[in-house]
Amino acid sequence: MKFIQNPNLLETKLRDYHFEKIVDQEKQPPFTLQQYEKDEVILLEGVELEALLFLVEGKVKIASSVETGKSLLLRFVQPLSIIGDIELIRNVPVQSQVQAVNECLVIGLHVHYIKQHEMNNPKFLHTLLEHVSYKLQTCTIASRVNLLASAENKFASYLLSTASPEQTNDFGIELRTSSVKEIADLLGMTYRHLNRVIHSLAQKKIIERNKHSIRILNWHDLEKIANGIRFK
Amino acid sequence: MKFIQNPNLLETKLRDYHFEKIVDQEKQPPFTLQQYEKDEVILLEGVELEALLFLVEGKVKIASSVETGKSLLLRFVQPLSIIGDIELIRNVPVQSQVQAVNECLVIGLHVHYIKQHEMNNPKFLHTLLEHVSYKLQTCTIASRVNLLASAENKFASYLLSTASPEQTNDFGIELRTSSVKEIADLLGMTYRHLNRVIHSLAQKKIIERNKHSIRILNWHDLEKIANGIRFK
DNA sequence: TAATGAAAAGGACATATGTCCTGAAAAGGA
DNA sequence: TCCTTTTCAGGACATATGTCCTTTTCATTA
Repeated sequence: MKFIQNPNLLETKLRDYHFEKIVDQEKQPPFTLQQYEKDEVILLEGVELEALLFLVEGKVKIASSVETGKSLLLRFVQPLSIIGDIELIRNVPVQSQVQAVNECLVIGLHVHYIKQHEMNNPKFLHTLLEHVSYKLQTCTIASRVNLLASAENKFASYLLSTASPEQTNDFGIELRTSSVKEIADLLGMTYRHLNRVIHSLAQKKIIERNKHSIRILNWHDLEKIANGIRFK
Repeated sequence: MKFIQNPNLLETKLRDYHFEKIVDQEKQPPFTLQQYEKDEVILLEGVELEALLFLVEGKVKIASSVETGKSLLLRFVQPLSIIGDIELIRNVPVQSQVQAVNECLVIGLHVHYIKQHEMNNPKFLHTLLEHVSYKLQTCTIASRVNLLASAENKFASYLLSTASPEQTNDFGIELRTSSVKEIADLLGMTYRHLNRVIHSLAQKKIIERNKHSIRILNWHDLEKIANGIRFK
């Protein structure tokens, strides 16, 4: 992680994401601007949260692990996302592993400052509530899906959630191989098994697998297989 | 559902659960007191939320269903719990099915009133935040557990979470049969399979199965099987 | 007490998914 | 270009879990 001393960039981001609707700018909160490189770990499970983080550029994955050593992708988040909200509110150690998917820009604000100056600011509290409850809604849906849906269901649903119809007619979805592994993790299954599922869908002529992409051939059947399940 | 006209009871509950720390009592909010009987549905998935509900007596289960018709117990909640928080904040239809496990008392407060009088009250917002983020934390843990743990893991963990050591040494955990079915649902597996798991643990002398109860014989091994997983 | 029926448990088989390993394909280096 | 190394896809088998149905248990009533 690198702290970036660039007041202009900071100002731009604060303006772009309407921070005036989140915190009390009059008080000149001690924001920091941080840069993380691809794959860098932003927060480690179990540590104490120092600053609330606002993701303003890049993509971050949130994962969670159990004692067995296995770990599970919970979700991807993109700007504007708040990282550390639960920890701030409930005073608990960091709950999930947070890692940059690509280069990321993050605005940090110290927990200490927040507790002193923002915890009675309705605008700030509203923002937190929106974000936390959105996450809860997402998590509830994911939980239900994870438990009740088959691998095929989930993958079909993932494809539908990822692709938009226009793209698909022409080139299919871009899937580097590494991302097949990643999808397997995200959906909580092994790479081997996802491969099986892809193979089976390809045989049914519902998708077509090329070296680096998957093309949806039969949108309609895919929706039937997804069975109404949609990741948000 | 029955509305209960009993100002004294309402007052008592408001006092017991410190509502003065939640809403602005000065304004005399139009609370209603509602009673639900065992198994009565409190909220149906998909309807619009009319009032935010505070559970003050009884036990409620939150379930969620997918289009296949299958449904899944997400969690049980007990007083003081808030029902409808996501829906209030995000203006979405009811996300889960909410059903009384036994006779319940609930204090309702109309969404309309809240939006007019409480959404800028930091105390109220804090309360919501606490509850929502607690749920998110729980949901995250459950999600991880559900996806990564085996049936045996989960059941061991469930036993440990349910029983306290003292009870167990003497009588074991009370499990009416109906509750074995219920646990199976809660853990997202079939009754048949849970039975298999119980049988296997019994054979290993880790638990003992009697007509209406299960006794933990080997606390230590059970913890090894639970593998660090704990439901909150 | 015996007959009857409901509820619970368990057997047999089917399916879904995981693990391990091998052969094929691709990528990189001499 | 050819060889080596890595990466990826897929086969074979193992295990976990679900489905369906039969057997067992237990309570109820004639």
